[in-house]
Amino acid sequence: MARAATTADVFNAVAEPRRREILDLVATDELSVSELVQRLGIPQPQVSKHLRVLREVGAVHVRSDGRQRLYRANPEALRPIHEWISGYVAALEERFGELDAVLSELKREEQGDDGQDA
Amino acid sequence: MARAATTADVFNAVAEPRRREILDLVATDELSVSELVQRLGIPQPQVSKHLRVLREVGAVHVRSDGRQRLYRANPEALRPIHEWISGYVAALEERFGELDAVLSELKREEQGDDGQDA
DNA sequence: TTGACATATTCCCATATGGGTATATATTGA
DNA sequence: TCAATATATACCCATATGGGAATATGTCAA
Repeated sequence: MARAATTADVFNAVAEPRRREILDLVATDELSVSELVQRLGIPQPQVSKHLRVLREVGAVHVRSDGRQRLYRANPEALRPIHEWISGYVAALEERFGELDAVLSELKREEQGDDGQDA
Repeated sequence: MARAATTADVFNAVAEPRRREILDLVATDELSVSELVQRLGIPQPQVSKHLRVLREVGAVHVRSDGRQRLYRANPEALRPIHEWISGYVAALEERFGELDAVLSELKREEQGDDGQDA
């Protein structure tokens, strides 16, 4: 067997820097392919191919508008990455001890304690 | 050009599920290659090859102990992933609004307010 | 030195890649 | 209908892959 397909899962899909760049671009704005071509400065077929991969793993949604295709990011598809990396966040965040404490407190409050907001 | 090398960066290195599994195993315990072979149930050369990739991107550290090589994860190498995905965390966390507020407050306190610990 | 154990490396192969270029498939307007 | 625009797909190619099997390297013990 060779390497897993880029469409095998989100991890493989976003291993390609250009695809992360594309995702970041359509994270805030809904963009057409030609707008992406302009901003990325790479040939249109390449953009379309990257978008296809992102589509196949559900990382982007498409909408047709006339002859344009408008793309936007679907952050939900990134959840597996978020979940995996979150196991290492404690080691990466400087003040993780305090953060943990705060999150626990939030949870406690949510479960029925009273809460005085700021 | 073909796909970027697995050793090109952490994103490519951990795109392989087995390598994430290995990382998770050596995240808590320092393990030898043969221990990894046992737990993963795959041939030793494959484990060594995966470890090599992880080493080359700095995701694991090695230590020699006699004829054994003891591996442990180096979470610091995962920071680029953490940083990239953190741009999408707001959309992924359910209670992101409150979390944001709390983090802001933490920052405020850190900058000079008093703090009563629990 | 020799043998056993632990790990790394090498070789072979099928496979999917990303880039380049050309072309197919809409969709719009005249 | 026909030309122009927007996007997707098809082809070709060099390349690195992960798996399998064999072997090299290193370290200990006798």
